[in-house]
Amino acid sequence: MSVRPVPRSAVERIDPWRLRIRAFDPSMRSEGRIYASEGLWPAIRDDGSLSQVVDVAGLPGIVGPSIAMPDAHQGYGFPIGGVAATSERDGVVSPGGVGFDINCGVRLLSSGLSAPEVRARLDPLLAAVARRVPVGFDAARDRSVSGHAMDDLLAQGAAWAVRAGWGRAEDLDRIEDRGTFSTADPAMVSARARERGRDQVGTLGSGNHFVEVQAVEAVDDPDAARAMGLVEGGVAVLLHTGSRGLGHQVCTDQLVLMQQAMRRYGIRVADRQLACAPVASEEGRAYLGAMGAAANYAWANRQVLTHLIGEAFLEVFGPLADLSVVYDVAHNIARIERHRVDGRPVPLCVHRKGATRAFPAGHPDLPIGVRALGQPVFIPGSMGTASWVLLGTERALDETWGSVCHGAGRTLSRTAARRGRSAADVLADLAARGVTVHAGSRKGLSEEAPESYKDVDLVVGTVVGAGLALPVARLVPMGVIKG
DNA sequence: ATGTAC
Repeated sequence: MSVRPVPRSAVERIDPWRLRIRAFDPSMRSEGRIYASEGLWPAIRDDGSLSQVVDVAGLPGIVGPSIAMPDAHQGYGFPIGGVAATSERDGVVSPGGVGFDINCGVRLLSSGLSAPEVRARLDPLLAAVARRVPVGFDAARDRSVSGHAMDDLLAQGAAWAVRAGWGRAEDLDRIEDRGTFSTADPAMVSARARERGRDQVGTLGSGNHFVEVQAVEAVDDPDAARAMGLVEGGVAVLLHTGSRGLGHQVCTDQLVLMQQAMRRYGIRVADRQLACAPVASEEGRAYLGAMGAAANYAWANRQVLTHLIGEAFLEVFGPLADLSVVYDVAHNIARIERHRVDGRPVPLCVHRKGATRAFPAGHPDLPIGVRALGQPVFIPGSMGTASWVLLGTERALDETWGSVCHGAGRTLSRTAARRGRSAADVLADLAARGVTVHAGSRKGLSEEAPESYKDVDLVVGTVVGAGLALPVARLVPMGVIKG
């Protein structure tokens, strides 16, 4: 783990939203850049993520700065809330730049219902969702996927789910990469990973994963909101989950292979958690193939969950409910993308770890359902607090390879959070704020207490202030299902 | 994040 001290003199504030870490050490191949307002800076300055930004700046073939978003906190090798691009030709790819929960991401659904209508039947609705969606350690044995079906799922992602009867074909027009990571290679996914994934398709998991029923509290951009099916006083559903045990096992498997590759290629990095291999090497391609297959698992998972949530709404509200996919973003992923470097388009391996792609309107990589609008970005707050809908900008494309933050960001570790608050206490607080919680475990409630996170409004204020995203709407929770 | 530890 990184313990490198970062001298105060190496850090300078550029403007109210940006700081720069100059290359103060010969190991740094580029600068660091941190997006943080005055108020958010101390949490990053005093956290292990600061030295991780410096470590990542030393990765072979890094192009542009090592970036930390305002929700940054310490992760495995890379900070969570980190963005780094490497040259496809002579740079490396690092599993630590994606994280263990490959294609952890969020999907927003519009409902066509109003907040008073939903509030009147919130308990039966949450019960109907909870009956269909396994949480925590619960599996989905009735949906067991193995053998050739698993190969298809790993190759096709959300498209597999639609073909299997989960949701609508038009949903695919509103998912990053249309829900299919095109260079996925199921052959790179181990038997153990497949076994772990077999009974977890259409399950939520635990930790910060959730299904949240939200009211649209305020709209900043009515036209963009309307194009997303969001109106003030309306109801949306935010779904946050990833690739479950399968993605975790893929990351574990690939880290072992990367450690061997490092020795073979003679690559040296500041921290063994930054294990990596050349993007263009056999090992680099194997990682991206396995990671892509796990990404597809996550997209299939969110697609199946969408269908299950839709069934619950239908049971409670009948044909009044019209659940539609607004968009689905991956916030833990690495991908080869073409970006302008010194005026020329160059293929880069963009690592986004706890960071959301935020491409502007008209970008050719956006699926047709949102291309004219620009990429919707969803920033969940902590449990019981607000979430934001944003749009990507040209400035983000220029400065951060088209990326912004992914959430509020932890300020307390899970263990510290557990010491801080009892589950009953957290539950009572949320009830007092008018938020109903169905929780799978007491431990999860303590870990996810809002005090363990930064203020999401300040985090969003920084990326909006910096011009990386445009605000569209602020959503507040009514009911939440936690793992 | 994770059959929360090979």
